[in-house]
Amino acid sequence: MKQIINDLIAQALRELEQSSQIPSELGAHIQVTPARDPGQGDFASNVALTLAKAAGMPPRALAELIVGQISAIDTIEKVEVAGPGFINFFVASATSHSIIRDVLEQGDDFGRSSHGQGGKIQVEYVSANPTGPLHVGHGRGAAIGATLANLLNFVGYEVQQEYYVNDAGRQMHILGTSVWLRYLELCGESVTFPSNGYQGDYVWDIAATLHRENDARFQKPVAEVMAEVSEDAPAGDKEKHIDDLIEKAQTLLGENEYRIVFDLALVTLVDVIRNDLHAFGVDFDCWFSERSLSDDGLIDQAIQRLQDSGNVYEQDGAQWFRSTDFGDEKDRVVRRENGQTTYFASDIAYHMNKFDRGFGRVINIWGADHHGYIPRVKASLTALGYDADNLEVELVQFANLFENGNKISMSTRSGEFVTLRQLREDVGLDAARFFYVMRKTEQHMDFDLDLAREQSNDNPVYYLQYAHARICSVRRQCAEKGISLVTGEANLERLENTHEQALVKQLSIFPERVEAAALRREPHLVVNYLRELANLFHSWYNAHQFIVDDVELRDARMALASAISQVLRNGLKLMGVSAPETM
RNA sequence: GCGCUCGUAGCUCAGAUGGAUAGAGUGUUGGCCUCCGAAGCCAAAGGUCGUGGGUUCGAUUCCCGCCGAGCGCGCCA
Repeated sequence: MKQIINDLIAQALRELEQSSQIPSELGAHIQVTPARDPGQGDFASNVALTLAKAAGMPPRALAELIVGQISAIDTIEKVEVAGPGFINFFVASATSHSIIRDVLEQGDDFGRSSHGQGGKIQVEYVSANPTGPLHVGHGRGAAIGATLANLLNFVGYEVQQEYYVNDAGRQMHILGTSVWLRYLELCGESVTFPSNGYQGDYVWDIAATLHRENDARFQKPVAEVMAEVSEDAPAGDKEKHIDDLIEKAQTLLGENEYRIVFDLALVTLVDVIRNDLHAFGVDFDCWFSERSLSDDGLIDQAIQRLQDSGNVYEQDGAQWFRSTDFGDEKDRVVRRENGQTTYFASDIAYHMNKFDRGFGRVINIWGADHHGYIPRVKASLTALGYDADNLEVELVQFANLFENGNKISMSTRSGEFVTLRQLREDVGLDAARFFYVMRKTEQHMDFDLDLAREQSNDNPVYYLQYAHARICSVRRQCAEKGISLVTGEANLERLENTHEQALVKQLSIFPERVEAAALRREPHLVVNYLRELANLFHSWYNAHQFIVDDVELRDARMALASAISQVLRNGLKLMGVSAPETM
């Protein structure tokens, strides 16, 4: 419809130009938007305002001229000039009502489009270090990533969802060593746990498994473990202390034995995370191991490629990538003085590999604290000869967590956090998923645990679900009363009150709103849309009866109601929220 | 200090590419169930869109300064 109106205006402008009533070559960018108010018709265009200056005449006069030139078609009932020079289009009701039949016929596929034309797109999200269970801080990225993936799939992309497992690096060694130390305690050794170790109860659990399955196999006397280890905080340096302990674990246990402890911790936690996410309605297609990058030689390969293109130099014994040549604020080390590659080097290899796997577009969903990291990753892609614009990074702001009016801080290290699992068990899957996606991703957000816990009408997700349940309920009523509905052939012309017209219009814009949400990477647009739809429905419901004696009217209204419930279902499904038939 | 993301109703937030009278929810105050589910509806009140300039027919939106908030500026990951 939008396109038809667009064409009508373009045609009118062409004719005006040909008859020299307006200057030619105005290069009009025609804009047609859904009208905001029923009094302003269904669609509006501001062409007259944008062209007024170039055409050298008042906006209203130009608008009148355009309207006079627009050819009459039967899908448009009326065209008029309003305000400072807007052109408002009124769509014939028969045309707009046909959307109801479209919804009912297309069912779960209503709103789908082929916009993406099957292009391969990857969404990488969550990717939290497997050093502990996911906490509520990770939930927002999980919910947004999953919804975005659903949306992209819905508009015709082939989407792959990926979790980057940081299974190499210092944090994981700290975890492995933490587990080992707890294990030593279970063996009867008396260990002073490092202040910088992972203190959560799950570390005990993993240590217990290790002990149960291996008895004293990994046991070493504490005196030996602590020998020559530098002092812990507060008197000493806690970072140095933990690093010494890691080294001790590796030398005392030997490469192979240490690896067994390390891998048990890793595998257990990745499993925990996978299960938590699954219960949260989030399932990844690929769990990509950071360690596999070095195992497969991809890191060396990436550095070599940068070297070959002359973008690497040596200084202070380290190898630096000259990222400043590609817009970064300073050059970055890729290989340390001690010969080890940096995390950044892994990330270069990882992103190189993403594009080598054939994704035309790659979306990373990162916490906002990583924003400073973007320029260097893009710089590396450019240096390697990829188009860095095909990497999109969506930054998700942190959710501030409040409980009893106080902000709670979370730390995986100290073991003080509310897990994602706890949140879901507290507030339910639907409310949790909905809450996270409700707000624009780059918006800072306050997450009030008490409010989210309240299973009351305060929680906006129920508003949508209630609308759906109500419609299901009316259908049940019909069935109980032995009323058979013929919604498919209903005479939709009977839908004439303002509530019904507004609802029809709202239904018709679902496809474009979903597409906008997907293309703009803004899942919250779906929430806003559904809220508007539910609001219109509830108002209609309160103002009119559906089950009336007039069969024709009843069928028409039930057809509309069914279409509404279908769209609610489709929208909620995109967000991973259920559409219950009863509540 | 430099950079990124922000600042809209008492509170939590929408307002893409500049457009008509800046909108929801929540909270407050009043109404609405002999009738399909009141987890709902209707109405009222509530705003110098942080602030000061600029760009133009028109700025919450674009540009600059200032104030305020969060985050980032490692041979950590």
